[in-house]
Parts: sequence; C-alpha cells; structure tokens
Amino acid sequence: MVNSCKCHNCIFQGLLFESLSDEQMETICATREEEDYAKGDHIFEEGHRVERFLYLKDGLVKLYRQCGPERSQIISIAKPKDFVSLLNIFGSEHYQYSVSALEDSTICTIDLDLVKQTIESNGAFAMNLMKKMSRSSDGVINNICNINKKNLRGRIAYILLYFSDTIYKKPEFELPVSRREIAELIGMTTENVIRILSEFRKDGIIRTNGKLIGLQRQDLLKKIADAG
Amino acid sequence: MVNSCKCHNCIFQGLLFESLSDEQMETICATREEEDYAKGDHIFEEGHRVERFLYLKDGLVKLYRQCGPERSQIISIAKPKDFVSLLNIFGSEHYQYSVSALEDSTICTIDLDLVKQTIESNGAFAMNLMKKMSRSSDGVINNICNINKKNLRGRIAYILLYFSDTIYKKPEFELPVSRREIAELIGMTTENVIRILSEFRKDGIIRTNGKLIGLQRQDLLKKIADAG
DNA sequence: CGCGGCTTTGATGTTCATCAAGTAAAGTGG
DNA sequence: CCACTTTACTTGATGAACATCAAAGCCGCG
Repeated sequence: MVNSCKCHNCIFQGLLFESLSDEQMETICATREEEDYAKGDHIFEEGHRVERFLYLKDGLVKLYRQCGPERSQIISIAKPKDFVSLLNIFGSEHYQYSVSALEDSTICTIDLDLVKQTIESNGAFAMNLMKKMSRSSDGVINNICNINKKNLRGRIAYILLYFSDTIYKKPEFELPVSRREIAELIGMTTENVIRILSEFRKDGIIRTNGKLIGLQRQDLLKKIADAG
Repeated sequence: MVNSCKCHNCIFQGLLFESLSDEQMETICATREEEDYAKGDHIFEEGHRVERFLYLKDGLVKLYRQCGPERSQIISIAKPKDFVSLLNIFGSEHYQYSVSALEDSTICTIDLDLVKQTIESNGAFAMNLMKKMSRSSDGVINNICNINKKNLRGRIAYILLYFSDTIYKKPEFELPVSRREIAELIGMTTENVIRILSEFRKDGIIRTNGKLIGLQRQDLLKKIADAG
C-alpha cells in the first residue's frame, strides 16, 4: 500500500512523486525515523559521521561552525522542507558543521545508503536531488555574500527582512534567535546588534518587545539594506 | 573506438571511467568543444543562460559577482580539473556569477542536456557528479567563512598560503591577480592589501617584486592566519 | 533567594576605509 | 619609437565604523 508511512505531506512526496515507484517509496519509508527536538537541542555536531539523510519536517534549525570556545558562526538557517544535511552529505564522511534547534523541531531521517542506492537506480530522483542541492548551496553562498558587503545597519535590516519575508511571511514575528545569535549570523558583535535595533526602534522603523519584532517601515528597511 | 575524442587525460576519464560505457563516452565526447581564453578574457557573465557544462582543462579563472559599477566580489578561484559551472548549473537556468580568466586558460564544454540525460540513465555517474558538486560548494563556503572571521593581516596571510599551498604548490609564485583583485577576493580595500604586503615585506615574512611573491616565513604566515 | 545567562547603554580604543597625492608600468595612437 | 593616456601600485594623513571593555538591569530557574 502506498503512503503507509504517513508521509502524505512529506517533501519526499513532491520530490519523488514522479520519480519513484510505489515499491521504492515503500522501501525508503520503511527506514524512516522521526525525532522531536526541543528548542536549543543539539541535532548533530561538527565532525560526527554522516549516517542518515535528514530533512526538517517542522520547526527551525541553525547550521553553524564552532570557531573557538566562545565564538561560532551561523552559516544558515533551515526551515521546514529543507534538507538539513544536504550541504555536505555527499562530499564528506563527516559533518562540516553543527545543527541545533532554534524552535521545537521535528526531523525525519532515512537511511543514507538507501538514498545513494536510489540515486544510482533512479535517474529522475538523482536529477531532482541535484537541483535541490544546487539551489541550497547557491542560496547559502548568495546570502553570505550579500551580508558581507553591507555595513552593520544594512545587515540588521537585511536579516529582519529575511525573517519577515522568507521565514515567517509576515511583518510581525517572534525572533527565534538571541541577539547574540543574530550577531553570529551576520558577523558582528552582540552589543552592536542591540544598539542598532534600539536605533531602529527610536526611529520608528521597528517595534520591539523582547523577542517580539514588528517591522513598521519595511520600505525604509529595504532602503537601508540596499544602501548598506 | 574509445578515446577518439583525445580526452585521455581529461577529468572525465577519471570521473566517468567506472561509470560510462564506451558508447556513452563516445556520445558525450562527440559534443565536446574546446576553447582558449587569454588572460583577462570574459568566459561568461552573470545572467547568461546556462547552456553547456564547463570544466577548466588548463589555466586559472575567477568566479565573481558584480556589485555595482566599481565593485565586485570574487567568490572563488577555479583551477584545472574544476567544474567551473558546477556551483549553480543545476539550480538555475541562468548563471549567478561571472567567470573570467586570470591566466591563459582552456575550457572544455559538453552539451548540458546530454549530461542531464546521462545523470538520469547512469546512476554511478550521477553519484560521482554529486560528490564533486558537494565538495565544490563545501569548499567555497568553507573558504568564505574562514576569511570572514579573520582580521586583515590574517586574510592576507591566508590568501598567500592559499596560492602557495593550493594553487601553485610552491613557496614562490607569480601572483595571477592584481592587488585590487586580492582585495575583492578577501573583502578589503586595495590600499590595505598593499599596506599589509609592504608590512610583511619589511618584517621579512615575504619577498615581493611586483607580482612575484616568495613566502620566506611560512611558519609565521600560518600563525598570523590562525591568530587572525 | 541567588546565580547565571541574556539584554542594554555608555565610554574608550582599534581597526579599517576613505581621501589625497604621487610614482611606476602598461597600453595607444601618431 | 615616443608622447599620451590610462591603469596599477604605493604611502601618508584623517576620520568613521566598529569591537572591546565595563557596569548595571532583567529574567528564568534551581
């Protein structure tokens, strides 16, 4: 029977629909494991062996590198339907970065060898996966380059618009990250993140209440982001 | 006949050897075109349609983004056997970046649709390509993150070691890039690139004569790069 | 209740970009 | 081949942007 694995709404449905036979779908789903993580939980760490193929079913996670005892760099934020392990699953035996949950999250995993076998036996599947992978890497590189060339105000504006436009799709949201994590995401100090958020608040560009953020002047934010 | 296409030493030999039948190899090679570019030539530009699969047979090229009339960012430098178009060939119809030659270069291209067909029909080939792609993206992301977290002296040290260790495999080499391009590669101003190179020269860490660079104290450079 | 982590603001100093000016090198047209 | 123009390289002076340091308030949690 198809879909006995309860993946009706799973990304694999879309990704594999045209490409997998019912049997293949069943075989893959049979190896599926689902795991819940609470906000703050570590999902895996840099250096660990890559053993399963992961994707984010629900929640929000960060991919980051440890750069010393007190410093880390957030490389990317993954949202539902992102393939968390995609970035380096095929390039290396070990993870190049760590992943932890920014919100309560559900991760689905399937057997990695089986995915590899499926790539080899099913060309359409391989092609689809390749596209996903390519877009994913492109997005990360693009983001980093965009942030890099901006000044601090531009970076804050950019990241606020990112949360609003890409993650939450609304102008008010609860920040899933601490001020410090914002700093790690856009390469600046915690103090300056706070300073510039205060500045924006005083100028009436945003409203803030703890983690709650409201973008009141998206037009201005866009200008600041572009000018930066 | 196998290898009638003169690709004996071609990277495809290695990549496809185990995975392609003689016929497949022949078919692919039949679409092959080779093109020579002089130092400074544009190979393709941001926004152009992706039509062929490219790899660098000989020479050195830069991948970069235009950020305004007078600014660009170098994303990566590709050396022989790198798949120049790999980073976004499957993710988008159009190039996300421009490529031009840093040294006289030879580019081989093959029909993109044929590559896609081969991915679909030959799983081992798909898997190999995926690994390449994954490593390539990883390398770019890793490099950018490494550079990002360093101060200016650390960046210069890092990039000098990069040319020495990764590109030329010797401690003396002729810089393939201008001071300005170094600046675009590691995110700083031309003036400061020059200043720090002079500083290193005065401290006896390197010798310079125009584009000719000799790393006299690699140990110190490593320290500076790591400390940065 | 007190401890540690997160947030906030101010004061200070460093790093780095910008501006300016000049030299060297490399391409261009007569 | 030489004047001419342009581009690359170099150095110094200045100021702006940003990190660091310090101190205090806040909040959740054992």
